[in-house]
Amino acid sequence: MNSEFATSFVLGAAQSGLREFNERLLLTILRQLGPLAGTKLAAHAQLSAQTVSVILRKLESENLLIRGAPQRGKVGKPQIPMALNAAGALSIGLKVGRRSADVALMDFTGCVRDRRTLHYPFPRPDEIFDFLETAITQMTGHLPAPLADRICGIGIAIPFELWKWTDVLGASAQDMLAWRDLDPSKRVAQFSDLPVSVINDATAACHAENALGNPAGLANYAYFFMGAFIGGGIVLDRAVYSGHFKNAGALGSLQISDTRGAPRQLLDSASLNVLGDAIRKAGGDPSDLRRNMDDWSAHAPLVDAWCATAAKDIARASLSACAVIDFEAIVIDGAIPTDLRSQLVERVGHEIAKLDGRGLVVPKILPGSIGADARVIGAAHVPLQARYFLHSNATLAGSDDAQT
Amino acid sequence: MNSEFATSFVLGAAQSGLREFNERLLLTILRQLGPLAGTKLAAHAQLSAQTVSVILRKLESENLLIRGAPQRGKVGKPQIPMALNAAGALSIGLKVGRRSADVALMDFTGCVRDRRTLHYPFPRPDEIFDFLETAITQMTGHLPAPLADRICGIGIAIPFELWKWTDVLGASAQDMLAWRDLDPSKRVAQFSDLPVSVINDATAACHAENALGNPAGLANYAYFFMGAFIGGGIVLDRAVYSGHFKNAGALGSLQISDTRGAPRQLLDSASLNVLGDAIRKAGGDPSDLRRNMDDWSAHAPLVDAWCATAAKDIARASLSACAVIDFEAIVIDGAIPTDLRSQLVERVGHEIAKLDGRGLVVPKILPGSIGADARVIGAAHVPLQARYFLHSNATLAGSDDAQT
DNA sequence: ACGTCAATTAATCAATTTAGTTGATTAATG
DNA sequence: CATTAATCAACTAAATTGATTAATTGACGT
Repeated sequence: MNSEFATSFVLGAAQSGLREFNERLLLTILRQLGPLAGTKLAAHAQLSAQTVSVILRKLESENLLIRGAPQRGKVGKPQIPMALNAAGALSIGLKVGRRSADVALMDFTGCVRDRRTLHYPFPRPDEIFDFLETAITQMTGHLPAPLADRICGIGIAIPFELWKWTDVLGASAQDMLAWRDLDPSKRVAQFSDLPVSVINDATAACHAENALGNPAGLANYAYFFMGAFIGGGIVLDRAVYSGHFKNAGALGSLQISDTRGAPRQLLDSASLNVLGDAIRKAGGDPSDLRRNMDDWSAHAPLVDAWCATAAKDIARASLSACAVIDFEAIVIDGAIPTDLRSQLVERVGHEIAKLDGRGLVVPKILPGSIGADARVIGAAHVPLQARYFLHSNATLAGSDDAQT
Repeated sequence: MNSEFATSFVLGAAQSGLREFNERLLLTILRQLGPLAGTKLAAHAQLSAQTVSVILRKLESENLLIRGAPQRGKVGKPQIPMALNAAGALSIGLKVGRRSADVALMDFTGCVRDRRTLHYPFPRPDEIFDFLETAITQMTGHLPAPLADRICGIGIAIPFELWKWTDVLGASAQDMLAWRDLDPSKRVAQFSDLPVSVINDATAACHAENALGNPAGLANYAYFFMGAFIGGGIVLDRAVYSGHFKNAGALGSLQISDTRGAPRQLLDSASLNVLGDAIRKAGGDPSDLRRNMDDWSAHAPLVDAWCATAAKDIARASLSACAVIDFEAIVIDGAIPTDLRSQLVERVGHEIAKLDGRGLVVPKILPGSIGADARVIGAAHVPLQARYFLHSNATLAGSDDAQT
């Protein structure tokens, strides 16, 4: 009973927690708004200038922040903007896909410093974790010593229940069951002491969008990522919401209907996998899609037809999502060419306008800003987020937003 | 820019806010777990016994808590359980329905002390607010003076965009437009200085379930309330989530399909309104449903047929909801007889098991525990919640649940 | 059977620590 | 010299820890 509260209410708003909370708050504001002087930070955080000054000196001494050039030009003492120090911390991300795996090394500002890719016909745990091990060794080997000690964790993005999709992958059920019995954290512990975060692949992409993209500054949105299967993530109050079972934002499983009214899941009609099948059926090679991420015009008519039905179904799914949570916007990204992404966004916008929006606030439809690599990038960012930034932006008491 | 953060990040985790937060925390734990001694509270809240003691004495001096009888029987000094003091605070709730309005006076423990009902063919603002005014005067008139000063607000539960449903109500569009141009807070200010909270009616019912019901102790669930139109609410991390536009949980607008595959909203098939139409078409009187809330067996075959299709559609809608947020459970309540509610719950459970749950954690289906009056009760509870209890249960830094 | 005392647990007192705020001071600029 | 930023110094809010007091039960001795 006690521990039930320890994970739900959790709070003992103790004092040490207060300082850490405020440190994370300042780092989070800096990540979102860019370099900012103490005075401005104090205003945003609603803290006194003195408190901010003390925290800033501490974070600077920990090498998490660096001071920028004094801003001359205005009357008065020049501001000294403080910025996240790229070398303040590093992290590793691994994306496990159905045809390839990616590893990335990320710095504290969210830039990818180094990366490796492994291709395969279907994913096998040993091959992938050996690849991860050697990639980490190579990527961190030639780092200066102080940097190498600042790696704060490994984020792993992997499809939910990967072993259930044997038919699609053309792998044997036997091979895939290895994934079900695998605990990635334990497997990584065989060669690294770094803390491991395992996360759904589309949710990882959503993390990337939310922490490093989101140019519109949205606070609440649903995020679709178009991969071999379409998936998603949820952002509530500026934080990615992972859910009670860590399976929130399973948008590919939203119920839609086929033309005969039979129930169907979104991923059965709006996944890249479906486009691949169409190309194969027409005698083409679906692996073209992976090889050439810039231009799919070789398969133009099929891509176009797929885009039309996908847009229609994503629009219906989006409206359903907005009935559950009144999202400001729907953000769509994926492992697809940017012009196709634009086209998909536009078409979803048209389709959603045709639907019955009674009782709903119809959301804006916007493109993602990260692109095809969002999943690795998000995976790499998760350990940084967990260690240095705010998890949730729920308001504390004492604020003026009494729940009316 | 500043104010953007002031409502989203809000935090300046300042010190005075810290104390208020911990006070609300203890009150919230007491509401959920019942009377508890200081030591136990300290363990649940993860605060020191001394801190809890100080806060408890303060809340006691404010008459929000009363000490129970010392618990003898165990070795050691007997515990003194502290309980919410029913007379610590009062609040008023108003539910505006399509055929009737209810007003309730609630005490600090959530008990309804007094109530009034007004019936009408269709709702008119002046009639309803006059009714509210006289009801408040009557109900508070014979209260002892100290109690009368402890009323902390008025909660108003009202359907979303009521004025758009003229056809269903048989009211003129003219009459209903009065609702669009009305600001309930300003209207109430004409006769009362109490703070006013306006909230969607089904969301109000969800508040009641979450604060005063929820015997299973669920932390995350979607809530359906079966009224003239079916509506809903969302509970995340033990708090009702109202959403960016205060329209989260608009579950009646979830997309389903009719038998021909054409898109439809859940409220078009699973509302009481639909059952009423069927009864009228068969020559019966739909107002029987409102008059006799215990037994609808007079219309048995129609009720049964309606329940079957409603169950099927609610099941589909529930699964869609779980694709957005991985709810532990779906809770169903409504202005219907309890045996029909049980039957509906059971049928939804059967239907959802037949559906395609790939990629989802299929939720439990459970009945609500408040019943037909959940909307007024929730409306009355909202001001108490806003003033004395925790709004959100997001964890603070310093806890051990780092987001992995 | 009954009184006494030790063990136990709860609540509070007193002292300390953490971390915030306010107001004064210093620094750098147009 | 007015202005603005950053920091120093003093103060305050609110938590923590360790000691103390209070109210029991249960064991032991007479």
